[in-house]
Amino acid sequence: MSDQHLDLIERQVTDFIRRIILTEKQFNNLDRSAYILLRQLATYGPAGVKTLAQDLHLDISTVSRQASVLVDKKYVEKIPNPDDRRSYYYQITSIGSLELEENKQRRYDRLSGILEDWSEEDKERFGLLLKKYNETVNEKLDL
Amino acid sequence: MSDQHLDLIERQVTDFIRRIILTEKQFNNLDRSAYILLRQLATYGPAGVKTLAQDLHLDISTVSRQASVLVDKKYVEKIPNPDDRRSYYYQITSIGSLELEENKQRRYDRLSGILEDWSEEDKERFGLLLKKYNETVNEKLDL
DNA sequence: TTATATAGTTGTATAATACAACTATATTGG
DNA sequence: CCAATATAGTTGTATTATACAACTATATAA
Repeated sequence: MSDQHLDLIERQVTDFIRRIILTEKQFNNLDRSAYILLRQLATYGPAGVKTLAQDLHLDISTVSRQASVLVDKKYVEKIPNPDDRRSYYYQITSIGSLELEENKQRRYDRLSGILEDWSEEDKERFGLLLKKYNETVNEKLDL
Repeated sequence: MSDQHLDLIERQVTDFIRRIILTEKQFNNLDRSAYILLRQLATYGPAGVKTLAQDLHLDISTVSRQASVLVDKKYVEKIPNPDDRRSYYYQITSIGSLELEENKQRRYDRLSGILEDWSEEDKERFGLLLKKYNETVNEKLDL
């Protein structure tokens, strides 16, 4: 069982996460949670808090608060659902899209600087393995 | 510039981190910060809060609090430095080592379950690329 | 048409963090 | 050699991201 590769991954993952979370505050305008929520709305279109909470693996109350922050900043619009007056959907605004793109670009630039000496092959592999990991986790959990 | 691989990595990294942070609470006894601090002491030996803070990229006050939690739980011992009465060093106890090992094993087991269908080659690559990323970041920041 | 289920919000609590103010001890320069 | 400064650590306060529980308003079902 004592798998050498697991040991390496386990160790590197904690360092990886720690470092990214601590440094990204200095480089990005939008904080992590806002960025992820905005990206979700931009990628998959308008949705209500329940759906968003499910998709983002968060509590509804958490998303509710995060969404109202974005509303206050005019990054998203809160639109009542005409078919169900209990619910709403949040739609990204043009200001929100702009802000998202700026942040995305800043993240790319930073990543690009870090990976500048990597071969294209290693960059591709890294992205694919992260994707594979995420997909594997999703499969295992959605039983 | 618009590098397809960067795009993939950027996207996958946020998902990766989000998912790990949210799920690990359910599986581990020690929380993330305690685990990392304990692992640091186990790996590199006794140290004071200043050194620990530098090595872990945290504020001294943060480490000070985290260390006192570990002291309360008897996982580490706070030993005065005989050569400098301002300072201390924290040393992991046998209870602490045991707790660390149990947690490490639980993390391995979980990771092992997730990666059970991966080839040895992919596991190795993934660990090595994470390591390479971490090393690259360290080089770039320690100018 | 009442009982129950659902979408969302808000109150409260917790964890991890940083910064600033502070205490106690060491080191250094006139 | 002692006054000024630097250093190790702690504690007060604030922020951010999160969850759970209680609640409101609306919809659906028995």
